[in-house]
Amino acid sequence: MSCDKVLREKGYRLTPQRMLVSEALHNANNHISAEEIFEQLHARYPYSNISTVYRTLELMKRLNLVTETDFGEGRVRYHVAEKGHHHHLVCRTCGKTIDLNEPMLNPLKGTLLRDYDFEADLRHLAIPGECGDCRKKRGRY
Amino acid sequence: MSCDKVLREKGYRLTPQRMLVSEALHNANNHISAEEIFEQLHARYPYSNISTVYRTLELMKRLNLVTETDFGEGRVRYHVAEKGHHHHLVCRTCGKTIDLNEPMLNPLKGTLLRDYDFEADLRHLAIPGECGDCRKKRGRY
DNA sequence: CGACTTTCTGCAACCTGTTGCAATAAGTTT
DNA sequence: AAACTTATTGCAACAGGTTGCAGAAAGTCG
Repeated sequence: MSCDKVLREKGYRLTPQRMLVSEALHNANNHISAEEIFEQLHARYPYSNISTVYRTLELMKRLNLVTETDFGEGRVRYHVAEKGHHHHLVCRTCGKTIDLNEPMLNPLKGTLLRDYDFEADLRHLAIPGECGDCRKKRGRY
Repeated sequence: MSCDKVLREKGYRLTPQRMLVSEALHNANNHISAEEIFEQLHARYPYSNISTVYRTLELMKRLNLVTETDFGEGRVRYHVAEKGHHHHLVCRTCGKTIDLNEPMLNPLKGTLLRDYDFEADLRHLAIPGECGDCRKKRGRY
């Protein structure tokens, strides 16, 4: 659990709440929502509050420990950064997601850095669009 | 104002509320927020409600009449699709945005369509990351 | 035009996420 | 270990956006 170590090294306090948020993130094998993290935290720490979860997640995002992905389902999902980067193609019509392996976006990343001096955070992107199946059955929508 | 025409053609009703939303979008020379659209609507139609604005915007998004962009400022901004497509590089640290011209993402779009049969909606993307200036003064964060 | 059907709106309630503030707990110093 | 400083938390209030529902308005047909 290197998240905890990074927090300490950077001078942040390793509170029980933060440890439990970090634990929930690491134990989840897929992308986890703030609500789900809070359920786990609250089970062991009844007086905790969901705003702590959000604040911890924001901190961990800043430190590049977790990535945040919007699958367009009305809530955002989190994932431990070191567990590997991948991207998602999210179909606007049927909601299906297609996984995309990491190096796919490397050319773009390189161009942005060279031409714009901008280090794009493309570690965990959700690209909206429409899948092949839905493109065929387009009607009114 | 071809938005109105498209709505009618697709069988949607062209209500005064929708016309005013469309008008506000067209008159704005930059990206406009739902709240700003509502202010204009409400000024002429006092009994209107902001949920109508959101519903109209969602409809227009589905019909590819407007694009929605998240600049990371806690609220999303809208833009008439036909007014041209461009992208934004948004610095996570200082909030500065750099405009990116359209064809920049064409190679990516092509690859996704060929290899994944996915038609990516890259008409108005906000790419998070960090600009050159901020990368230099990195400290604790 | 009047009755009918269907879409659309306003309202209120709700959901996810954020923020200000006072109280608490971590880490530090002596 | 006690006192001290500062980060962090819980709470309550807030903000942007969404949704269910009943009533209102559009468009349609005789």
